Amino acid sequence: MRIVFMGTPEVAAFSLERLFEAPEPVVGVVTQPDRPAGRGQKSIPSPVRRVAESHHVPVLAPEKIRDPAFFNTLSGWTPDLIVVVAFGRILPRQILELAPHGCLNVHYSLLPKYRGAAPVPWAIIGSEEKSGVTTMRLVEKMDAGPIFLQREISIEPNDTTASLQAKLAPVGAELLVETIAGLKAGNLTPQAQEESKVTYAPVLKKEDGLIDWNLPAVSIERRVRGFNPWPSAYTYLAGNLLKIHRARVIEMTEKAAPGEVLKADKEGLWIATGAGALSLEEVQLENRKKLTAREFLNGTRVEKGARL
RNA sequence: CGCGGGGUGGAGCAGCCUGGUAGCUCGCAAGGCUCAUAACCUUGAGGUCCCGGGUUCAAAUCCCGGCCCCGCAA
Repeated sequence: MRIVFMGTPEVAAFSLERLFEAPEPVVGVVTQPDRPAGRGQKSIPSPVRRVAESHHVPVLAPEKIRDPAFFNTLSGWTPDLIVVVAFGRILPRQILELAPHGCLNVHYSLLPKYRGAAPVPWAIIGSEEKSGVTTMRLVEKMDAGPIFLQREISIEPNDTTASLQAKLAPVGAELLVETIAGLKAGNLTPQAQEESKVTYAPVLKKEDGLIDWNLPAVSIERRVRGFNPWPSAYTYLAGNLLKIHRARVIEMTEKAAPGEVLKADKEGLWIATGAGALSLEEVQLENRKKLTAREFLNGTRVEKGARL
C-alpha cells in the first residue's frame, strides 16, 4: 500500500518517523512551506520536512493547496492512502478523493469531543480527566469523519499541553500504524460520530493567554497548564508582561479584589481571583528568564496589595 | 538585514545616561536566640563586573568588534 504523508509540526514528525518503521512504503510527503520564524526571521523547515529528508523521501510544500501543479505531482505518486496528521490546511475534495482508501487522519482527542485545531489545550482547560487519540476518515467537514480506532489516556492533575502532547504522540503513532494495518486487512468498520456529543477546540490565539482574574483560581490554573507552552498564560505587572508557567490553587480566607497581590515574600507570590487565590510558582517577566517565585521576588519588588 | 531587552560573588537584580569606594534581596559558613520555624539577631567567606580591542590619569560605566541568553513578531 503506497502511502503519502501530510503533516507539519513535531507531533506529525513523530508519527512519520514511526511510519518509516512500518511495512507500508511512504512514497511522498507534503508539508507547509518553510517560513521565516524565530528571532532573526530565519527560514526554518518544518519538523516533518526534516524527517522526510533524512529518509530521502520526496517532499512537496505548496504555497497554495489548490495549486494544479501540486495536485498533478501528488496524483503522480499514485497513493493508495493519504495520511494526514496536523497538516494545518483544509484539504479540497479533490485530494480527499484522490487515493482509493481516502484520507486517514489522526486527531488528538476523543472525538466527537474537541473537534478543531487545538484539542489538547482545550481538553485540559475543559477539566477533562481523560484524553486520547482518534483515527478517522477525513471528510469535508472539520474532524467530522467516521472513526476507525480510538485510544484513551488519562490526564494527570499536573499535565500541561506540552506533557500531554508528549504522551499522546507515541500513542497516536502506534494507533496510526494499527489503523493502516486494519485498512489493509479490510477488517475496520468506521463508526459515525455522535453529533449530539460534539464539542469544539478552536485554534488558540495569543490573546487567549491573557488571564482574567475574575475567573475562579481552579479555572485559571487549568489555563496556565493548557496554554503551556503556547501561548502561555500571562498578565501585566506594573505594565510589564508577566508569563505564568506554573501555578497552584490556594484557599483564600481574606477578602480581596481579583488580581490583587495577597502575599509577596519567601512563602510565595499569591494573587486573589474570583474564587480562591492562585500561588504563582514559576513566572517569567518579559525579556527575562523563567524563574521560581522565590528567585523572581529576590530581584523584583512586588508590593502586597498591588494589582495585576 | 524584522523590532526590542539583557549578560555584575552560588541565585535573582541595582549601579552604566552624568567614568574615580562593588550595592540590594536571597543562598552559603560560623556563632547567638527560641519548645519550635523557608523565623529572628551577629559575624564571615565568596566577584576575571561575558570575551577581545580602543579612548582616558582612571572603564562595570564611553566607543568598535565578537560570543551567549531572553521578550515581541512569525
